[in-house]
Amino acid sequence: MTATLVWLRRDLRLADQPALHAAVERGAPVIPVFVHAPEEETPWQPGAASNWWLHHSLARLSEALERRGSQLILRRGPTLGTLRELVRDTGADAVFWNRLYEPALIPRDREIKHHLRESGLRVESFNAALLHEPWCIRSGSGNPYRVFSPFWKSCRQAGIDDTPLPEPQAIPAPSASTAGTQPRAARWPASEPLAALALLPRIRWDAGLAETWTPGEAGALVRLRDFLETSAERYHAMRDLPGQPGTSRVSPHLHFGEISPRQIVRALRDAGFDPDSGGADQFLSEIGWREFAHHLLFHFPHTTGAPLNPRFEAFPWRESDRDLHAWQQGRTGIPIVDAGMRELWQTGWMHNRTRMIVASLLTKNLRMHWLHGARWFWDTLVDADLASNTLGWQWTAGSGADAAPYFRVFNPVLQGERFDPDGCYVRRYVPELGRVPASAIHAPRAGRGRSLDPALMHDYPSPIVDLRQSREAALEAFRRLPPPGAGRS
DNA sequence: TGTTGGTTGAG
DNA sequence: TCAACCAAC
Repeated sequence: MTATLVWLRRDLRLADQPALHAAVERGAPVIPVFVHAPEEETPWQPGAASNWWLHHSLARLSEALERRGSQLILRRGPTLGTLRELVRDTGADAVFWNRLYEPALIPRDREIKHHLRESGLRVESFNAALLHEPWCIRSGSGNPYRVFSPFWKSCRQAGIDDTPLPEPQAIPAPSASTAGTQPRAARWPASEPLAALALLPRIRWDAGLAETWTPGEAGALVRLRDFLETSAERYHAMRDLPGQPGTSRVSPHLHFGEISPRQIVRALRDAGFDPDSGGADQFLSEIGWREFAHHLLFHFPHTTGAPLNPRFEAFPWRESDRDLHAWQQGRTGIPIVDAGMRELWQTGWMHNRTRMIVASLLTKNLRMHWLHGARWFWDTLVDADLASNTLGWQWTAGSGADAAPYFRVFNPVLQGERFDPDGCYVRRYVPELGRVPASAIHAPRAGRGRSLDPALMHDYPSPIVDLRQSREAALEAFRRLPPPGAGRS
């Protein structure tokens, strides 16, 4: 036994880290490595906001490892060749990692496992990201679930592990001189500087991200603790109000594995919340949606680009560069939509309520393909996650199989009035409307009540789409879908 | 985790 | 006139 490579991917933490934990337990020197190979995730290479986060998360992890006498080795791919090189350079005889579940990565990782084992290495993979891995949950008929509620019920009946692994007390390093039993053959390999991965944007648009987020394991724990102390109690009531800080905002930390769902469940219990009732139950079920997204992506991997519901294969989507651009820039003339799109652009994140509203406008009122939206979110969200993004967009487009009927069309004016009643969210991100009173802010040109002074919004565009007419057009297109079962191949 | 448009009944 | 409710999309 000479050394263990721990191949890090989206598990950038030290606590509750199964691969790292197993490597440390093994006793041999541990060599943590990150191999940057985005082209291996084609066609869903991480976007610009993801890369920004990754840069900072790697920096924090590297510091944390150094404080424990270890190092983070950075390399550029291709992954298999790089891992082999690292094995050769270090004298490692084992490679451990935590599993990912995406269509492009499952075959890649399987192949890597196969080749490394063929060359005589001990190779093990672990679950670090999910409460239940996708193949562990099956319906009574043996098929994967397609509806959330029974899926989540089944997960809860299967039991939820809330015992995180401890952070290793010490991480044995190749150069360590104290342990007497290990051969001294293992050595540190060379590392690329973080800057060589070129993850930061060349044009510095990332100031808003830096103001909003603290990537890294420590930032994740602060975020979770803050949520538990200030918002968890009233989560059920507050979670739908995009102007209020009522949600946890742990999604990017979860995506990069800076914190695990198991740690979150445990923290809820330790903070005195009964995970079976009240606000904690609602919050836990959002963790459940994340699990469900992974379940669906694993069992239906084609859904990253094609509808889960085959009736939608011939749906008459519109194409309009002008409309897409207006939507992306937050210039649709519909305040709650523009506020959401600008929140996304400025902070790399959007409240879930607004995500549904902007997605409904794009896919229903503008009747544009959900992939246009999915790709924009993919590039701009710091929490961009293939499983969650795919589920979310298919859900709003109506082509997913979950219980939301395709003919549901959000009315963004009503949604704004209901979930941003005082207009503070709109005013925060759409300063042109800063002086419009709450009673008119979600439909400033509708002329309801006394008419507004046009000077109050002269910089703000008129709506690019008539909500009533476009709703009717969308419903008409849905009516023309082939009947259930007709489109199956 | 929807919206609309209809009915009904209280005031 | 409006809230409450329901069915249909």
